[in-house]
Amino acid sequence: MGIAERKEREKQEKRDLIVDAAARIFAEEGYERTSMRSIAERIEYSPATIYLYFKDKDELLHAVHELGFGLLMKEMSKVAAVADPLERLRLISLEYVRFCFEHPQYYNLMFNSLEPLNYYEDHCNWDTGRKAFDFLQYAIEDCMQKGLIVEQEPKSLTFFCWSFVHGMVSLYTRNRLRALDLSDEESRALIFTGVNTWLDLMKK
Amino acid sequence: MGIAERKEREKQEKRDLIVDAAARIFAEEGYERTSMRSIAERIEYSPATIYLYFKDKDELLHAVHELGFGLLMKEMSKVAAVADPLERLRLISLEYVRFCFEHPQYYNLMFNSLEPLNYYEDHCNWDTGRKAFDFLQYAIEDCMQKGLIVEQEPKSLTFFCWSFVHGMVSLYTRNRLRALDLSDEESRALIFTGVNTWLDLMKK
DNA sequence: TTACAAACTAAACAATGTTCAGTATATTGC
DNA sequence: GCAATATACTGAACATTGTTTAGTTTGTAA
Repeated sequence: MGIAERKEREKQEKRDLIVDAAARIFAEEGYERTSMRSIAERIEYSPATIYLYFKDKDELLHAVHELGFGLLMKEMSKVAAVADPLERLRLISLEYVRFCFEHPQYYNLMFNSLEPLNYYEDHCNWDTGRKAFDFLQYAIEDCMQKGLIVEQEPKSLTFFCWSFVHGMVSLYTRNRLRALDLSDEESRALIFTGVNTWLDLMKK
Repeated sequence: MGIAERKEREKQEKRDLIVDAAARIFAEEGYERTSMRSIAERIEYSPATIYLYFKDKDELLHAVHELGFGLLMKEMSKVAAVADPLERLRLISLEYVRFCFEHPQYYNLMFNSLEPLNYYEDHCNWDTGRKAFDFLQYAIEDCMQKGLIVEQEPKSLTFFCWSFVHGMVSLYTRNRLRALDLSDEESRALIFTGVNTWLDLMKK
């Protein structure tokens, strides 16, 4: 029965269409200003239609959030082949920072906003985030095994690395660098400097 | 004319009443769920009345945000007298973390949400945040002068310290520590450990 | 051609931030 | 004391928002 399969495929395609539209508007307007109605209008369907494919706005935003992680992982994977683990760690961090600069809306949805995580109340344990975390942890363990950085419980140290970079870019995207009297370029440069400073501190 | 002054005083008192009610509901329900109507109901006035004292919700939230900074500065000032600058730096960081644990809603309003900063588009340069930053920078400069920590441009290093702690507590309050498979207590303990680890790394 | 299931929508609901015309209330000038 | 005026306040409305429901259209199966 090819007909049922076609229907299934069409259903999936429409789902993708919605997520794609949501992601676009979302990237243009930002999270708060993306309404279900504007998404519906973009795909030329009634708002109610979206609710046939997604339970609520949270679930739709979660799908966009997953898309964002796909993007981030793609960027970060580019440097997976770098042999020197310390250099790899540096490049991963820089890609992470760059991702935040290029897709601030995605970034804040993925790491700062509470909403798309409501999804996980009923489901699993933020697998997507976990995967990105493990990717970082692997690089750090590699550094540690080769005696390039300080000895520490790997998971903890990975969390510290993540926190440091996340802290910098979050303060930046959330406009808290006002406190520093810097231009936008200076702020970005400072963050890149931060990554290097941090790595130097961790070096043995 | 005492009558004009009394009116002025009454006006200020009502303003405070509104901010106080807003802060209370806000601390109970969190930022997103605090509506103008619920605030109005709490003070037993019409919603429209609030708009006689505040231009919009952003301005009201900004007032609450200032209140939060008052709270934070009070906590942090408690350790201002500690002579050893390194120990003082440690205690400041711990108070900062504790503040986030005890008042997560305030914390996110002050450091993560975009809204109350709209106020500064038309006004000055986030003076309140700047003051807290300077307080931290002073402690760091003190450490540096006494040769206790690495040499670095003070403002940059202060930013890095702030970012590190902010990153940890933000990931915590924004529920991203799901990725680590930790209990709440373990998460909090890890963050306190993080502060000490960071200070050790900075030590000469 | 009829019966049925799936896809879709118009319209409504309740809640939100915000505005405005109008009503009390208090103060001032005579 | 009374009229004029300024101030404080509100009810009702507006335009949005996310979401639901009853009902219509469309495509498949008997």
